[in-house]
Amino acid sequence: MKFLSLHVDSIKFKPLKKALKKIQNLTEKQKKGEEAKEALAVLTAVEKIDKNVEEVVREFVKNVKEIAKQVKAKNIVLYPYAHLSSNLASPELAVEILNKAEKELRKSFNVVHAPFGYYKEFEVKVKGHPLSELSREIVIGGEDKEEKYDEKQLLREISKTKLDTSKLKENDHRILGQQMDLFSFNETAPGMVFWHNNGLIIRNELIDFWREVHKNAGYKEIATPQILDKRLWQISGHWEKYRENIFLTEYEKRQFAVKPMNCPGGLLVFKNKPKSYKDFPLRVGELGIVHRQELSGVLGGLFRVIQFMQDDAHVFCTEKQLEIELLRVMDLIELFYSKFDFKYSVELSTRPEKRIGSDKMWNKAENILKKVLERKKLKYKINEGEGVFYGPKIDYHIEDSLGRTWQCGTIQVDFSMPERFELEYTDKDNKRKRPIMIHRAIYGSLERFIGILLEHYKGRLPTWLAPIQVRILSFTDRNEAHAKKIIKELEDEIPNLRIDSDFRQITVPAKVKDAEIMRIPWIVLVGDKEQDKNTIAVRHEGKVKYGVKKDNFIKELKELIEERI
RNA sequence: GCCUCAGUAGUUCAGUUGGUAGAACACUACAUUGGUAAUGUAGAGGUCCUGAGUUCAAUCCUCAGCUGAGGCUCCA
Repeated sequence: MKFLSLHVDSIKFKPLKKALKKIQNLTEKQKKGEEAKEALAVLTAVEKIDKNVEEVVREFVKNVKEIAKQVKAKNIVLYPYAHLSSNLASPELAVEILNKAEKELRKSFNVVHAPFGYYKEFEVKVKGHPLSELSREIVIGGEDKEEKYDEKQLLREISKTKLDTSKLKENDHRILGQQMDLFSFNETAPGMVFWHNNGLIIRNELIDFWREVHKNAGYKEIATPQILDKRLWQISGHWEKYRENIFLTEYEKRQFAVKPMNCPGGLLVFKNKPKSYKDFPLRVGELGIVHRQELSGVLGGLFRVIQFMQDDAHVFCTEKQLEIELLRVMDLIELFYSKFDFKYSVELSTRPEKRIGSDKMWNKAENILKKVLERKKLKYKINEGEGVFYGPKIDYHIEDSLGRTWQCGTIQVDFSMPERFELEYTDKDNKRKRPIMIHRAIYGSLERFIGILLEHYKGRLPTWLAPIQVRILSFTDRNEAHAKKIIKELEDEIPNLRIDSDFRQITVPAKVKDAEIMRIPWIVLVGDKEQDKNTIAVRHEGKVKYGVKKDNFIKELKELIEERI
């Protein structure tokens, strides 16, 4: 529940029109409107989370009494004011809470209760003293009395997510994800991915590749906690500018935020030890899982989720090093995107309304980003006002199967976080100086990137990324033993090869069909002819080659798997 | 969150002008030993998303909610 209390000389209101259908009609007296003088006007908004009616009423009454006592008010005006919240409770709940609070407050005050569910005009004259205007929020945690489900009912409600495929293309990643058994979603965790074994293999391969490239590019890697004390987010400015996206939790009466970004954790690692100019540029990566509360209507497959893994990294450097470091990050992004033949567009997002830091800082940061874009000779679009609250950014956008573009890579210049966290290093002249920070991500989110990847390749991933790289089919039961021998040989020759088999007693075309739906890049058939000649039949990208020598196949496969590096 | 649409078997879908449901594929069993996107027969599978209301009766009608899809807005 949120409320705003105003200590007023007078308040006057009049209901004009019903705002809600199912609301009681007014009495003649109420229709005329009312006026109160020397009162504490309490503008209220009951929210969805206020399900624990008694607790909410008790807290609210306690707060109002406390304020009234401080300002010595004897009259109270309860004034429903929905605009305080974007997450309102049902009218029934709101009316219940307000009526109960009114009853309670009547014991010690004169109470005027403005009608609920009407558009009202009102006039106030507020006293100017320090306590005359206060806003408060009441959050009741703990058990939810209404949510007393028996287990059977709960089980009934948990259905898995049914996809409406009417508008989707054949190569939509959500359809591919089902066919290739990569991931799923469930109502119990909207916007959060259940990774199946096959999907996790892709994610892990991308992570391995990322680690290798970053190690070579001079990056360190860290991991920071999932939940951190609310006060940290107040320092970083997230509490002020990003609060509606943050999940909250608590531990022994302390409020914690589930991290929506990795940077504050990274800053704490930086501060853990004194830094010298010799440590710079300091490049620190973190494959961090973040949670963000997003408007439910924007969620969609892997492209927009609530929980995701960012391939985050922060580069701490001096002002002199900034330009070259930005260029190096851009090189790295190009390396990754060309690896997957991605076409991308680049956009520059400038200062938003909700921001921290001075205009001087923003000018500096925006100018340097423009400069590197021009040095790289990249064509770019400018998005005015779309930067992050702590700095401007360069975004890399990639297209999906429906022609929509999604932001993946991002580079952000930040002068403000180092300031807020008082980051320092000792320079050559033995003076303490403030570093500059670059935030950057290349995949952006592993989830989104995998979605794009699947659509880009229509499920036919390069061999090194494919969850199942080779499937061996037997022609008849006669060939099963020989096929098993071949599997063993391949596994011995190629370590970590992802190979499986299909020895079912069904026709070859049926087995081929199943393997093709799984988008397995290499389908190998072993029949009587192959067994006699000690060869194999290989199907790749829909084309079949008969009489292939095993050694040649192994050689080709090895090369494709090594493509990763 | 807002607007529009959707939710029936593991999957893709049909169906009931209100009388608790069907196919194909997948699964299991049996037969079959096959040459590169679907071998045959049989069996098993469902609180028709959840809750409330209307009704003698609701999967179907009404209302509320949950989830998904497209768009808006917001973002990686």
